[in-house]
Amino acid sequence: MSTQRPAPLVRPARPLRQGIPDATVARLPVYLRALTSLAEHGVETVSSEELAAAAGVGSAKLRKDLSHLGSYGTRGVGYEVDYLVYQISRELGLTQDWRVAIVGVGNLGHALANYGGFVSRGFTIAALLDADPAIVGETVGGLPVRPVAELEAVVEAEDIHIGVVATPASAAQEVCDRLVGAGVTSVLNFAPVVLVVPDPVMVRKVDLSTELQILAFHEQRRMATRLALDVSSPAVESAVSGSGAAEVAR
Amino acid sequence: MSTQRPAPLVRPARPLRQGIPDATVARLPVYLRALTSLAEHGVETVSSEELAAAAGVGSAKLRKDLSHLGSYGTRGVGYEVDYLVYQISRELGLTQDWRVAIVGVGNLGHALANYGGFVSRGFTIAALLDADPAIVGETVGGLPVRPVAELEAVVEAEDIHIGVVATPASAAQEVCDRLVGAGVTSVLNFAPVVLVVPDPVMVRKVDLSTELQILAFHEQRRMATRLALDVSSPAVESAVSGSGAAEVAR
DNA sequence: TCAACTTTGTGCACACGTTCACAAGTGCCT
DNA sequence: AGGCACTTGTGAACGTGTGCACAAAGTTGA
Repeated sequence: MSTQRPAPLVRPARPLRQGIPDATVARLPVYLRALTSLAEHGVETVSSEELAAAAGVGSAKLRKDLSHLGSYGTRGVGYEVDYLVYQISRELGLTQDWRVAIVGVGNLGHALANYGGFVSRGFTIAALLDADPAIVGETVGGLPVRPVAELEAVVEAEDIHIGVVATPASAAQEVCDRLVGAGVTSVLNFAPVVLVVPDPVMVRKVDLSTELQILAFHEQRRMATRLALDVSSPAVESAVSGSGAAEVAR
Repeated sequence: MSTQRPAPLVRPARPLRQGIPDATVARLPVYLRALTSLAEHGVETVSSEELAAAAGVGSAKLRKDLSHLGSYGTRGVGYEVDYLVYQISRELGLTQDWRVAIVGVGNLGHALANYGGFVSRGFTIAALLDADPAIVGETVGGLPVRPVAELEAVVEAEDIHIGVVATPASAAQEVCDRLVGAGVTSVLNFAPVVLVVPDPVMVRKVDLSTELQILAFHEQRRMATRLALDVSSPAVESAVSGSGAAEVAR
């Protein structure tokens, strides 16, 4: 009861996060791709309205995002495409080359290794690793598959910055632990598990199953709505089995 | 200053968005997976603390998320695993089967088609389509690859709900347009382009390149910070920019 | 030079999402 | 029965993200 008042925080001591908002960072690659495409078509200058349309966002949001990088536009004109490409690339750290290791060369790892051109400039696939002796030694996408036992040595020798986990779910956490142990601080996870990592390490997840489930949710809602409308016209019949019944059941 | 008070909105006429917040929907698949895993290990009951840890989120967030579905927990005890699995599955629409068509059976489409088991219950890959005559006719993952010319007929005949675009970027928009034209309202896009679709259609994107770039951004910032600290050790130099140092110091 | 027009960059208000803290239940033990 | 330990569900504060609307700044044309 008489717990001490938690102090209204007169001075939040907020050091003013000087960085770029996460939501903005997540959109920069989209802008970059749209800009690259424009550049290939010979476009030299683009307005926020046009670029926003190409990127599928609102123009105000685009301008605010870009304003976090600096004032790289010209009022009354727009943005110079090449210059903006450079600035975003620099901000994302694409002016240096990041060396990537793919662990797990099954169906998915195979596809990733061969995707070469799709991984745009800035990334080099430097090593492939797998636990299956039947695959080790093969050449995939121009690289030899090495045994996962050599993981630590490979990370060291090849100066790996980013690890891609494309193993079965059962092996993912162990592989991740070893990557982190070897000094990797960025991991891209394709395995359907939640990887646990120490604090400074960053993990991002790509997951087909999750995406499909989110689509299913919205698809279901759309169907339920349509059904409800259809049903509401003719007979009574409380046939609304979907979410409608759920509400009641609760 | 004499600007009229913008009216405190006594009655915001807020229709009370009856749905589940998007952020919550995006996490439900994660909870579902964690729960399934627990169930397989024979766990019957789980507290919000434990489940949150398994899903990699805070326990308060988890409880708030679950509270949007209803009151399915028991105070003092926790959640019954099986029951919660069922409730989340139902909410996500996984109690019915969604029929998926994959367009583009290159490296990636190949991998997706063979992923069979990984696409958990609720989804059936019902058709494969490709434009390359060299691939059409082959059997991949137990399904024949059909010519993309038959797309509309296949969507109709196989009752496709969800389209997966795994084509090269150049073909993606056209394929997407045709899927939508054939009545598909949910699209999962693996091609590195922003797909433009009419309003009721939902598109989600899975993009390795974007994810790598986001990782690179954070990796770069980490390196820059570390470098700044290295430099700052000899001289006094108040280079330590507040929050940056805090991150590291932690 | 000046006015009309275009487009950026941003202040502001609002909506959304996250976290804290605790009242309201539930089960267990005496 | 009653007290104790535990856990959910949620009100409220806080922080982040979005969109409007407009001043500032630039260009074009006369």
